[in-house]
Formats: sequence, C-alpha cells, structure tokens
Amino acid sequence: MEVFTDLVEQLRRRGERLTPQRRLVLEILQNSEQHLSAEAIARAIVLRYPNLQIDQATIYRTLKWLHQHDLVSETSLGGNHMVYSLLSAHHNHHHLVCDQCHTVIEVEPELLVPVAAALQERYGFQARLAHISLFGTCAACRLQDEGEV
Amino acid sequence: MEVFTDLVEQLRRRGERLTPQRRLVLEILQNSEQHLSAEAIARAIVLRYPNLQIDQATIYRTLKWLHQHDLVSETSLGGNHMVYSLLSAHHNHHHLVCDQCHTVIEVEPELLVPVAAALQERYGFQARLAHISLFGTCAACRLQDEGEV
DNA sequence: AATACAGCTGCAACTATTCGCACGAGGTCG
DNA sequence: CGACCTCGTGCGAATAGTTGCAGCTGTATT
Ligand SMILES: [Mn+2]
Ligand SMILES: [Mn+2]
Ligand SMILES: [Zn+2]
Ligand SMILES: [Zn+2]
Repeated sequence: MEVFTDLVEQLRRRGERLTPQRRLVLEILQNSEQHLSAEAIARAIVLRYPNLQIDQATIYRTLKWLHQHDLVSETSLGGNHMVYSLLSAHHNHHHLVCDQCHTVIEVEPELLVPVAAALQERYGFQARLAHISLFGTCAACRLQDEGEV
Repeated sequence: MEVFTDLVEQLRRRGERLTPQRRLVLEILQNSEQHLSAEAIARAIVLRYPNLQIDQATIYRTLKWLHQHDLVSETSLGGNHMVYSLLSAHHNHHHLVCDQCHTVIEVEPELLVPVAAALQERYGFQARLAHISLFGTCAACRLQDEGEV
C-alpha cells in the first residue's frame, strides 16, 4: 500500500476520499501481475479478507474512479468483460486483439506516442492511451480468409 | 439496397447468407446519416414496416456480422450503448471523447493511418481502425482540472 | 421443383455493468 | 471532540448485450 502514498496524497488534496473499499481494490491490484476482471477482484478480496464485504457496484465505481485518475487501466480484450490493472511498468504495452481467433499480441507503447502528441497539439486533447486494445485480424487469420475467397 | 449489390455478392461467395433480417438492418443503416444504437435500429424497422418483427438478438448478431465484414462500424461514444453506422464517406472520421464533459470531437481519419501501416508491417496485423473513438480529457476540462489542483 | 444441410432466427434465460435512492462515514472546521 | 456537509456505499432494480437451444430457411445441388 505504501507505494501509493504520494498518489493517495495527491488525490486527497483534490478532495477525493480514501475509503477502506478503495484501499482494498487498490491493494488487490497492487498484488497482481495480471489483468483482473471486476469479479476476480471481488473474489480476491473475499479470499484475503473472508470477513469483509464489498458491494460489486462499489468495486465498479472504484475502478472507474481509479481509471479516471490515471491509476488504473480499463481494457477490453474482446471478451464480455473489462479487465483492470495498475498503470505500472509491468503493464506498459498495448494489445492487438484478433476478432476471429482472439489472440492477443502485446505491442510497444511508443506506437501511439505520435498520435497522442498530435491530438494534444491540434486539439488540446489529452488522450488516455495507456494499455489499450486495437482490434482487427491477425496475420494467420487473414491468410486463412484470403484462401477462402 | 442496390449500393451493396457487389458487397452482398462478395459475402455470398464466401458462403454468407443474405436473410430478410440482414437486408432490413442494412436498409435502415443505409437511410440514416447518423450513428444509430441497436434499439434505434429496432425502432426504425418497426416504424417502416409495422407488421414485421425482428428479434433484438438478431439485430445485435447482424450488426456484429456486418462489422466483422467491414460494412459497418461499431463505436462507443462513452455512453452506455454502442452506435453503428455504415462505413461510408459520411462517417469518415474518428472521435475524441471527453470522459468528463462527454464532448465528441471529430478528427481526420488520416491520423491513424501511420499506426495501421506500422501494425501491418511489423505484426501482419490488419487493424480495424475505421470510425473509432479515443478517450481522454478535452482542452476545456483539462484547464479546469489544473485550476483545482 | 424437391432435397439436404449449414447457418440463421426467435425465444427466454443469463451476464456484466449501471443507476436511484436512502443511509453511513471521510474530512474539515471550530 | 463534535457537528456538518459532501460524497461514498449497499441494496435492489434496471439496462445493454450475449448465449443455448430447438426449429426454420437460404442456398447449392440435383
Ligand atoms: Mn496487458
Ligand atoms: Mn461519427
Ligand atoms: Zn486471428
Ligand atoms: Zn471535456
């Protein structure tokens, strides 16, 4: 939890509140190296603190809040649920998701830096382009498609 | 409906079927200049053909199918539903969506061409980057945020 | 025109996520 | 420390979108 002391202080100065529920979600994300779904986070909380309870709506609201404040990424990998992870070095990449075979390719974050810069310059728009997904067709599936035409 | 004769033929050659339901959805999208939600499409169908019926699941499946075949875009504008439109000149742009004030800025499609090219070249990945949204904070909201820190 | 079968469709149940509301609890000020 | 106000939480209901399944239909073949 100590890693976030400064971030938490920053939020507090903005008038944001740090509740036990928010600490809990933050702690679970901190201790995971992977993307987690909201449901996985709920399960992890119950597993670690069997006597605590936290509502699913609160988990979603907390994740949205963390995302809004650039502490957490909210990413679709093509499945029917979002996945969440701390914005840390471990998750410093983007995803190419194949619509057909659902393969996920991780790509270097630098790829979108020029786009972000252009948006900032031309529109003053600060794009949230960390740990996102781009969808399409992977090389293998495209070859297969061509063969069928 | 005639605009799509060749596309439809292409799909048919691939073994895809053109059912009345699919024609219907295509027709509604064709006659709209705007983005439409699945529900709006359903309403438009009922309005035009009051005696016909079409299941919502079929509409969703049809839209996904059209999207898969690059005839239709499926886009989030930050609301709680997706919007759909034909991939035509009228919708030849991307969107910058402000997470805070929900403003949508339309930007030139060329912005993402270099990204698509890089993905194609380095990974053989054919990204589906037509009429998509990028999320973040608009200029006005960012100024306001800075003032509050 | 009849056959055959893969691929659609309708239906109803199901999932992930959101929302309204009444109550509870962080943070601030004195 | 206690009051106050604002914001967060739990709860239950609502929403958008998905899925399994059994029956139907577009399309190719004859
Ligand atoms: Mn990742
Ligand atoms: Mn648009
Ligand atoms: Zn693939
Ligand atoms: Zn804004």
